[in-house]
Amino acid sequence: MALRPVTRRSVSDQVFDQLLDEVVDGELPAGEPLPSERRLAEVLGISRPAVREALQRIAQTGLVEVRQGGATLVRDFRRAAGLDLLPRLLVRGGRLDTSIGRSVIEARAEVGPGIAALAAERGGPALAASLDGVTETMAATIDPVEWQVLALDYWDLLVDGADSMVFRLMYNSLRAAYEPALPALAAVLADEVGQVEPYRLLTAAVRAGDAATARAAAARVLTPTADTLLSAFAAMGDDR
Amino acid sequence: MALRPVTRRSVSDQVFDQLLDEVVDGELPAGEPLPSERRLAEVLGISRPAVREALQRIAQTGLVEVRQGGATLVRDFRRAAGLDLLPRLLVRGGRLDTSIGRSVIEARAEVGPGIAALAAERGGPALAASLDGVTETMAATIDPVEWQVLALDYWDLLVDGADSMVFRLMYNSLRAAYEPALPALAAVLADEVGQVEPYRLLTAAVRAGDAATARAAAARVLTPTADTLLSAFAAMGDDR
DNA sequence: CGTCCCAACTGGTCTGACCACTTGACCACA
DNA sequence: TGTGGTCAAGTGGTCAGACCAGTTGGGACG
Repeated sequence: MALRPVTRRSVSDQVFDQLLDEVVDGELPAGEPLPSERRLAEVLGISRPAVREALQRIAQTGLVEVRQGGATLVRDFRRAAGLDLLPRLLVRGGRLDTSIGRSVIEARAEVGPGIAALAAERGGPALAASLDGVTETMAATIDPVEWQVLALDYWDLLVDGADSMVFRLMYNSLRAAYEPALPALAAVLADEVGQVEPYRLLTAAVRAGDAATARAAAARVLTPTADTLLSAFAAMGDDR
Repeated sequence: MALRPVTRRSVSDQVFDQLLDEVVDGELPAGEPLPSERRLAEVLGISRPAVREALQRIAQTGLVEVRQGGATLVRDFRRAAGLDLLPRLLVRGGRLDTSIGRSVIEARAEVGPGIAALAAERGGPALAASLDGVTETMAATIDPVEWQVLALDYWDLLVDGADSMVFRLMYNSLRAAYEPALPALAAVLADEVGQVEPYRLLTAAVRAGDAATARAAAARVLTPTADTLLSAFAAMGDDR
């Protein structure tokens, strides 16, 4: 029998999730005041410190604004939230939001080549050698999930090579959104497993320090996945 | 006389900032355990709930990992943190980190044209009309700071037009990093005030729905600023 | 030598109290 | 009429001390 690790979620975790969902779903409209901490504690049947911890975390993400003496106000997350919110938006209530998914793919297609270009300028042969290592492993992989993990590792190295903190943090945020859905996505992308040639071309461009070629090669690495996923999203959207 | 609003920072705010700085500065190396909550409370002379609120917020940003029963561990923020951390990294201890600043400029140059292209595809004449409004105001502006604010407003509209949640959140994060430094940057960029023509060309491309032209026009809007800032950063770096 | 168990940590939660601040209503005074 | 002062009620901020729940490591026991 397939046992899975039990997940014990703390009280404040659960409150955090509930509040976040309500804000994101618009059940708590922007500008609206939240119930007071005491009231929330009473309604939820928990203590005030637990409520406060959840609220502080919500405030940390920019979804609410708490002011001493006044009420805690809901903010418009579209304007106030940062990229860290992405994982929560991408999969909501166990379902993948295809319009968010589409924008992830678009952003990936836009940002990826730029990262590759910077990596080609700055990474040099040392980076290319590391990339070779991952590529070789990919060539020997037939499991779709493992393939996706290796692809992420490849990009991880590339991002390191780009030597840009902003792209590194962007990558972290995108990866955090991507990973929970990885098993599901891997199934859709099973046909790509074994297509190492685009990666090899990209690595070659990095080794040569040729930014323009790397940019084009990165686009060729990303395009098949993007096309597959976009059409899959479109099919899912039609279901409704 | 120029009065400014007094800033009262809560105890947990201060603890949050202290811990965050220590992690980012590497004084608390990744993998290292944090002192226990009780110990922190004792050392800092505050109560445990205050410490906990700060720790929960730190954990929310991915900088530490807290486990019941075990110690709270510091994580490598380069791998665990998301783009929301950027403002904290860009200006640290009141000083602007030029290497982070450089990567912000690079990312902007990379992402901006992509946003413009999407906006051209999806925004249409309605978006162009809004953009015109901002551009007209810019043409009548001579104050450098106000100019920068309007430039941000222009991009804000463009991001809306791109109709992409990922780019929206990226923009929010970048803007959050950008805005605190805006007055200082505005002084460096004073020469650009009044250069509305690139914006007009970009708006025209959006109105025409011409993605390729919009992409190029966006690059032309961004390049002068990027060059100016990068050389300013280089000069600052030389000071050391 | 391996196994088990327990004590001493850790974080998680609760209670109830008090402080600091904001808000709005009310009132006195110009 | 409006200006400022006062006050009570409600909000978030902080504290203390206690107990629950999970982890860890070492020592007793087989």
